[in-house]
Amino acid sequence: MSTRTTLKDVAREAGVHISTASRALNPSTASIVNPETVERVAEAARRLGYRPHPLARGLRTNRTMSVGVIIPDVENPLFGPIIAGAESVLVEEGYSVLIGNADMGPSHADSLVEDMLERHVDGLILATPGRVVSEVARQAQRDASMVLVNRSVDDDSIPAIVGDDHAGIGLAVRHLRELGHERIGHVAGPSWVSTGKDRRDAFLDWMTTVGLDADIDLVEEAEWYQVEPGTTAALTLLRRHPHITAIVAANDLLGLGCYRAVRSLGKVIGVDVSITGYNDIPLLDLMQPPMTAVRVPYRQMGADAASTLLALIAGAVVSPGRVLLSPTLAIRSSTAPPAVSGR
Amino acid sequence: MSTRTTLKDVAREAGVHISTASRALNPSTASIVNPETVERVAEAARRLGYRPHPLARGLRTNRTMSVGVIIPDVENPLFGPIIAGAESVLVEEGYSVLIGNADMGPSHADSLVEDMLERHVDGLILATPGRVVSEVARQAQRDASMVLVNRSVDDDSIPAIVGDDHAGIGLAVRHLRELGHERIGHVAGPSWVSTGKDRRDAFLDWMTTVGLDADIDLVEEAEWYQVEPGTTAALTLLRRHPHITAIVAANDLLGLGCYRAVRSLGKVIGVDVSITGYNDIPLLDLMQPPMTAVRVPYRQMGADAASTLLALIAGAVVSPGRVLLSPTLAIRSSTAPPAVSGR
DNA sequence: GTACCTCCCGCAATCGTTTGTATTATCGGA
DNA sequence: TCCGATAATACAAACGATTGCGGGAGGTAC
Repeated sequence: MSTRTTLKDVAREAGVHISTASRALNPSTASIVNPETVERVAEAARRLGYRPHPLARGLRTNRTMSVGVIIPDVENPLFGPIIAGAESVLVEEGYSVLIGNADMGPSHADSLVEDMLERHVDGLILATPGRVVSEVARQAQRDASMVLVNRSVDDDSIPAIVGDDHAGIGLAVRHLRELGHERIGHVAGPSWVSTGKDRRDAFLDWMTTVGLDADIDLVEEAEWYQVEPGTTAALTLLRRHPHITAIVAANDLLGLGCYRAVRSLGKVIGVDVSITGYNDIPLLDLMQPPMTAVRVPYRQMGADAASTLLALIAGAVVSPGRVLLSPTLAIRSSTAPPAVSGR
Repeated sequence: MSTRTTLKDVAREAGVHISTASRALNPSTASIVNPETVERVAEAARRLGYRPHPLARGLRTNRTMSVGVIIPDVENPLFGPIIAGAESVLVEEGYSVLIGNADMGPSHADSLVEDMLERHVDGLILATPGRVVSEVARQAQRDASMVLVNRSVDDDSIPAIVGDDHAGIGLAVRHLRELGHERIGHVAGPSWVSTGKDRRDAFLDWMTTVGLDADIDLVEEAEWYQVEPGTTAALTLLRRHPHITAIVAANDLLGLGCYRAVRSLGKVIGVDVSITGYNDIPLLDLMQPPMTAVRVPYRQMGADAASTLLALIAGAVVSPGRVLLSPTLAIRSSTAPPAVSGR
């Protein structure tokens, strides 16, 4: 009783050979066995509560029904929804999710990839940052399917599910433009991260589109996607261009950094300077003032990544390149028409 | 080249039988094989880049070198650190971490437990809420080691690593008392969750300890650990006791709910009403005003849970019951001496 | 009546390890 | 010289599934 019921038990119970039982239980081979035998085996399996042993199966079939998800930092609220989204579609198909967080730097990410390959995951979802993937990751494509999420590689050689940064920045810039802003700055993310580069390019692009001059001087790059670097960047930006009335931040935390910078200059947010964030992490609506932010459908991003991964695993030919998910804009009170100049 | 190097290859390379190779590579059996043979095998293994196949090994040994972590909600910022802490010690020992999030309710948690058992995880870390564990979870103890984190069961029958809620609430109550508050209320979490009950009991206990009357009327239970229920609870509490000058919230989100309630009554936080949170989630210091909160060492909680789990797996007899981790208090500006009455 | 085909099913090998047992070689002691 | 103990290694059976192959039963066509 303490030992699990095995295929042999089912076979004995149904009065057939173990191989017949195997075929009967496997949907793709059930057709070559007598329908009523199938029924008898299925019934026996049900009665005995049979569960195939995943290790034994994996050993034979080289498929483990598990996929690895590698993220840069579990503690970043961004990745919760991504994981949840991916997991929801993967468990649906019977896959298990191995999570690895590479919070100790890119080399750690590589060793995680190797660990996972060693465990024979069927697929890999990479959410680690960077605009290029390491050699080991590239090699990994040989042994397992792979898709990127929330990042892409410069040459688009690996399928990637990303938010439409161009559209997202567009939402922010147009929103500010419609409010009447004309001097808009951008606190950018690190340029070695794909989102950092893309959003910055998009910002300059949209500035000209809405009829403002796309001065590279209006962009200041933060060292990292955190509050503190955001403050620093915003301060140098505001010192260089004191007449700026709005800032598009490449990230919510950078936006919060801008909050601090603006306050430290004695100005008031949403009046003297409007600020937009990006991602719309939780609690943003509880800030003072609540922050207007571009909302990215991260959960769906995870789900889509999982779906295309499953397609890849199933052998479908998925064209590499990016799938863009449309963002929306959550308008709150950190943005408002510019204060009347000269007042 | 495309096929991985197997033990057979190593054996051939070293000129020994496969079983000898196996023993040579396994530290616990290496003693029964000639030392220089061990060296030769090890050398061959190194040269060929041999990695044992985890599935094959698991099939034979019934150990998968993987543990499952089940959390109620990946998107809750609480669990990031717990996972990170657990993972950091587990990967160190060569274990992989399977994550399951039970965001679809307790029955889903059960099915996750079953999934993981089916995959033969060596251990299980449960962070799901509730003061009792389901029958399936209890059964699971037979097949795998198990420890609870951030929760406990009423009868303490399963080892649990939890924050010291009594001490934590004590920090908050004493802090407020020292500031001069005498009418302190408590917005409690759901009583069916262990932290909800524990913190509420602790609150009443500490009130008498610091010489205030522990009126059950000063406690209002929120339906769930979220902002909205917090607002509702705080409002009914403040309506019942308008003279309250401080609120101890059982959770940061409930605390933020209190923020809203207090504001909607036209009072100002940190002046008319002081508020303390619990957990100290990120961004709390960026709120207006920054919230004073009890900080729980979640990362260490995860790490400790993993350590005791490893001990259990190794066959150590771990006394069930709770291990308490000491919280600290992050004092910010949501707490201050009560406004002078009558002013 | 034989040949042939189809349909089911059983046999056995296989995936890569671990591990109980058998075998061989070596050596000390009587 | 021979025996028993000991050490080192080889053999083979597992673990629990999947799967190519072969074979028996039954039917049809000639």
